[in-house]
Amino acid sequence: MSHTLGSRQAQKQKTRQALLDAALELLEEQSLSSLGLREVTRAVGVAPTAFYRHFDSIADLGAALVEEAVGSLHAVVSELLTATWDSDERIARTVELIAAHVRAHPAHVRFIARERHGGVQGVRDAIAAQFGQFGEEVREALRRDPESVGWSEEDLLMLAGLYVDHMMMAAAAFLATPPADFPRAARLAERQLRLVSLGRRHWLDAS
Amino acid sequence: MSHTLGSRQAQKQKTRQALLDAALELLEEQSLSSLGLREVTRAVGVAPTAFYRHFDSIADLGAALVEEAVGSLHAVVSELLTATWDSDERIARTVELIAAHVRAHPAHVRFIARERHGGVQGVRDAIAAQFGQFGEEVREALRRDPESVGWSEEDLLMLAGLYVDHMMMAAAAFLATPPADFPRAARLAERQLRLVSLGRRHWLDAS
DNA sequence: TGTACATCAGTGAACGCGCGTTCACTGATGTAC
DNA sequence: TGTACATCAGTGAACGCGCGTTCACTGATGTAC
Repeated sequence: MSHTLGSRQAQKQKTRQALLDAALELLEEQSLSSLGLREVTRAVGVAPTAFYRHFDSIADLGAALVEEAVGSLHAVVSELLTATWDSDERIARTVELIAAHVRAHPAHVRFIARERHGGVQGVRDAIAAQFGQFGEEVREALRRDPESVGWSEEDLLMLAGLYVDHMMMAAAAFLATPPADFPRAARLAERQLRLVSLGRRHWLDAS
Repeated sequence: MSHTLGSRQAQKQKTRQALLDAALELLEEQSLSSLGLREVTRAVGVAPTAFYRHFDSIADLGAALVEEAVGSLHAVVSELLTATWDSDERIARTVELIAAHVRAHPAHVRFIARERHGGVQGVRDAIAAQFGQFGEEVREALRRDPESVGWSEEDLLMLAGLYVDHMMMAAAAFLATPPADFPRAARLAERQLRLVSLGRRHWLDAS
């Protein structure tokens, strides 16, 4: 018990995380633009003024939440990119991973889905930037795929965007689906993904 | 100036519409769950209490906004269904109509995009129900298309959902795009739609 | 057409309440010697 | 190791403010005769 980074800093981090967690939970039934500072501190059990030791404002906390929620989503994207595209088993695996992520972090998914088009400009922008990043990562992965020979950079990004958007839509669909109906929702998402992959396979024939 | 439906009722309608219009405008920079009753009445220039002559609550007003915004979107869907699918000119026309709708009614599009996953349960449900309706209408239209011979009802609905979701995504993309960049956004949406149509054309080969 | 009464959209005062933010503070943790 | 001082995460009182909702009201519009 000596050099573990200072117990003061550690405690501060803990409080900060508690604020983020409480906010995320409160956001399950409201939007960031209506979330109150006192509401968050009350849920954590600290004085309202303690909030200012960690964030400038609710919008600032929102930015931190974007980082956290997008981060957990990024892990999924990365895993998808190591072994995805095309074959039906791979598509099934993709949808499975998305469903698992929604089960594991529903609040993260809800936050992103809600605030992507939500009422706080800065948060919208931050999410859009991260999604743009996702798109470029997916393009990178697509580019390395043998099936992508002959594709222009622009078209690769177009397809990447389609995949990213579809991933988010599938995640949002799972979110609104009772767990018992996950198989049906998965079946639907798989078919849509399969149709997109078919379009991909015939893209160059049609150009 | 006699039988025009009573000037009292007409005036009431006018105030009601003014409340809806003001709310929609205020919602351009916030979410429904943070919209205040006094804020809306202040924008219209009536006493806060007048609000209750028209709506039970902000959520109730939200439900009315869903009807209005989805209604204007429905007009676009209907027009698309009279002459859509497949050929590149038709796809271009589709994207053009979406862009025109975003230009004409940005607040409607923003409201739907924002509240579709927003913080007010009842409003989310109402939008989901209307989108389900859109999906079925699109399936009806697809079913009548010669290219759909051999498609199962389930797959037709799957494809319809893909089209509806893509329409909404394209609309949201236009919303976040400065008018000067509309051509670029349109080009992207067209290509994505074309890729989906290609997948559609080869769907049965792959089953 | 004129009069007496009913309806009801919109008013304005009042209420209790929770909000975000300020400020000077406390007391445990960290640091210098 | 022990002592004296600095830092700073979290406190708690206080503030002014705008909120949603209630209530009894006003006066123009509508209706009955």
